[in-house]
Amino acid sequence: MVERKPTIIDVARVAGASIKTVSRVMNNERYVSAETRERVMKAMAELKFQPNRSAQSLKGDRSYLIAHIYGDPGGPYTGEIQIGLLRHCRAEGYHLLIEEIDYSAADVAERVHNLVHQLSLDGVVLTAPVTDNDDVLQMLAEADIPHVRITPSVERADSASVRIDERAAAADITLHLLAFGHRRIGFIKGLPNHAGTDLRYGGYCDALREYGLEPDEEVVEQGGFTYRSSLAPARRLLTLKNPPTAIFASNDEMAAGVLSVAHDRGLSLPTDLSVVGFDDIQLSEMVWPPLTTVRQPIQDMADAAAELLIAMLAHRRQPDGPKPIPHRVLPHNVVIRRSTAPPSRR
Amino acid sequence: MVERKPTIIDVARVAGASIKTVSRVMNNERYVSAETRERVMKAMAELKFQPNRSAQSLKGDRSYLIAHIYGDPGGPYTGEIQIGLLRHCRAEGYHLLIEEIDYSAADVAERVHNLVHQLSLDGVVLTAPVTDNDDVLQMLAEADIPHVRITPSVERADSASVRIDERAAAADITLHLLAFGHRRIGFIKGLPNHAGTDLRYGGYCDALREYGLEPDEEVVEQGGFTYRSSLAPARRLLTLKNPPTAIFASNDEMAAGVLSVAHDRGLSLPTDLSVVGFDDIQLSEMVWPPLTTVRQPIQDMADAAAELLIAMLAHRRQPDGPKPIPHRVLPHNVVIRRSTAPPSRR
DNA sequence: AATAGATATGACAACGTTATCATTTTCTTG
DNA sequence: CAAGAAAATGATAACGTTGTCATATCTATT
Repeated sequence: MVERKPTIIDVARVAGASIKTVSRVMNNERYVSAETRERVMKAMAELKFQPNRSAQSLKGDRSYLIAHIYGDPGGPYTGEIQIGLLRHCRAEGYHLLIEEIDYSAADVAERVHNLVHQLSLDGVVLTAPVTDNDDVLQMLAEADIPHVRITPSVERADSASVRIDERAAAADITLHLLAFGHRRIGFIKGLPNHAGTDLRYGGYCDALREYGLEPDEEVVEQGGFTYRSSLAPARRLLTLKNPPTAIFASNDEMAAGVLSVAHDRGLSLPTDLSVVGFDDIQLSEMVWPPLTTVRQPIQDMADAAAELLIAMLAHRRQPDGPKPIPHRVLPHNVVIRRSTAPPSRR
Repeated sequence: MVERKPTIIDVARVAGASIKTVSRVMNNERYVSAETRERVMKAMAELKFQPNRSAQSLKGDRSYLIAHIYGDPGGPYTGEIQIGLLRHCRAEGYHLLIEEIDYSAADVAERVHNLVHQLSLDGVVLTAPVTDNDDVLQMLAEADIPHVRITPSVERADSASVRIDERAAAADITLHLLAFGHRRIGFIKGLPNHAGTDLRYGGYCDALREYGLEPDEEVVEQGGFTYRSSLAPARRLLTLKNPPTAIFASNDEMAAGVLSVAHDRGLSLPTDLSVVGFDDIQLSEMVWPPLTTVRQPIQDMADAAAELLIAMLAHRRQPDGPKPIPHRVLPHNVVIRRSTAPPSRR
C-alpha cells in the first residue's frame, strides 16, 4: 500500500509542538529552545519527513530549483557542465532543471522570465550563447533574478560569472607550438558572435607577435565549432602550396575534424602535422593521436558556478554574511598529448 | 520595474467570470459555454497569463515535471537521451529535471520515492543501470508512479519501456564482419550486470553459430564500457599468437579505445584490423577511421519514452481514451563507415 | 520587586490553484 | 407547459508550507 507521506502537521503532533515551531526548526531559525529543537528533529527523523517543495515555493520563498539554460544541446561541453552543476546542487539539496532555449527568438528574455516565474526557480545558470544576450541580461538584472554566467565574453557588474582567461590560454598553447619550432601555424576560427571566438583568435595573434610574427590571413580559416564545420577549412589549409606545419582549431571537435582530414590524406601524425584544440572534452583523448589541447576545467567551472549561485541565494536570505565574490577566473592549463611534435624538415 | 505576474484572479476579473470558470477553461473541462471560453481565452492572452506550477502541483494534480534518473553521468549516451527527452517535453509543456542517483546505495528505491514525492514529479524516465534495479521497480509499481524505462534488460508487465532489439542488432553487425570474410572476431564485453552486456554478447554468438562457428573464449575479453577499460583487453587481443582480424567492442567508446591501441601498434586501419562498435554516438564519426557501428536511435528512443510517458499521464487523467501501448521496440540499423574491410591475406 | 527586553511558542492568514458542492440557467421531452 | 435533466457558473474549502502578529515565559537591569 502507498502510505501517505508525512506532513509538517504530523511532525508537530508527534513532537508535541506547533506547526510553526516545526517550521522554525526546519529553517534553522532562532528562538527555538535546544530541548524543543531536539524533540522536533527526532520526530522528523522518525517519520522520515521531507518538506513538500511545491508548498514551499508557493509561499514565494524558494523552490530549491535551479535551471541550466543553454542554446546548443548536445555539445559535449553541455554534458560536462551538467555534471559539475549536479555535483554541487545535489550536495546542497537543490535540483537541476535543464532548459533549451531558442536564442535566436525575438522574445528570449520574456521566455526566460516566464520560465523562472512559472516554476518559481531560485536561480539560473547560463552558458553560451545565451550568456551574451543583452535582452536576457537586462531582464535578469531588472527582475532581480539570481544568475551566474559561465564563460561570458564580457563581464558585467550586474551579473556574476565564472570563466578562464581564454585569451591567455590560447596564447599559451600557441606558444607551445612556437617553442617546438613551428612558424607557419594555421588557425580555424569558431562561430562569429560566439563568446570564445575572438578571444581565442586574439590569444593566437598575441603569441605570434611575441615571436615577432604577424598572423597570415592565408592560414586563417572560418569554422563553426562543429566537427563537420572544420573539414573543408582543414582541406583548404592542407592543399596550400605552402601548407602550415601545425593547425590550431578553436575547439576540440574541430581539431578532431582536422585529424580526420589529415589521416584521409595519408599524413603521418604528428610528424607531418601538429594539431591542437581547445577545451579538453572527453573526446580529446579518444581520438588518434590524442589531442594536445587547453584544459578548460569545465566541470570545475560548473561546480564553481553552482556554488556561487547557491551562495548568492543564501546571502539574499541572510544578508548578514559576507557577500560572495561575483566573478571567478579559474586556472587553465595546456595538456600535452601526442598530437604535437616539432615540424619535420623538408 | 518588475510587474507582478498575473494570477488566475486577475484573469477572472478581466474576463468577468469566476475563478473556477477560468480554471475550467485552462484545463479544457466541460461545461463552459463557447462564449465564456472565448472571453477567458482573450483575457489570458491579453495578460500573458501563465499558471503557477507550484500551486498546481500543491493541489496534487500535476507538476509538469519529469525527471531523468540515471546512474552514470557524463556518458555521451546520457546527453543524447536528454536531447530527445527535452525535445518532446518542451513541445508538451513539461520540464525536465535531471537526477543522478547512486545506484549502489542500499536505499535507492527510497531515495527515488522521496524525490518523486518532494517535487511532486509527474513521472520519471530511467536509463541503465537503474532500469533493472528490482527494489526501484517494485517501489514504482507499488507507489503507482508513472515511469518509462529506456533499454531495460528484461521487460516487465508493470513497467513501460522503449528499446531496440539489441541481440538482433549485435548479430547483424557481426554478420557484416562475417560477410566480409572475417572468421576470427574478437569481442570486448561490457560491464557484468549492465543491461546490454549479455544481449550484445548473445547476438555475437548467434551470428557466429549461423556461420557454423563456436565462440572462442580466447578472443573474448571483459571491458567496462569506458574508453580506458578497453585498452588492456585490446592489447591482449592484438598480441595473441593468432590475433583476430576484427574486433567487436560492446560500445563505441571501447571501440575508440581499440582504434587507439591499433594506431599505437602501427597497424594500418582498416586493412590490418576491422573494428566495430555499438550505439553510434557522436564520437563514432569523429575518430579515425570513422566507426562502423550499430545505430541505436538514442534520441528517438528518448523522444518515444517522453511521448509514451506523457501519453500515460494523459490517460491517467482521462481514462476514456485508448490506453497507450507500454512497450516499444524501435528499429536499429548497421551504419557502415570506414573502420571495416575484408581481412588482408597473410 | 518592578520593568524592559530578549527568548520561546502558537493561532491564523496567505500563497495560487483545483475539487466539491450548491445554485442558476437552459434544454428536453412527455 | 410542467418538470426533470443537463449545462453553466460560482462560493468556498482545501493542498502544505511560511510570514505576521500576539502572547507567554525567562533574564537582566533598575
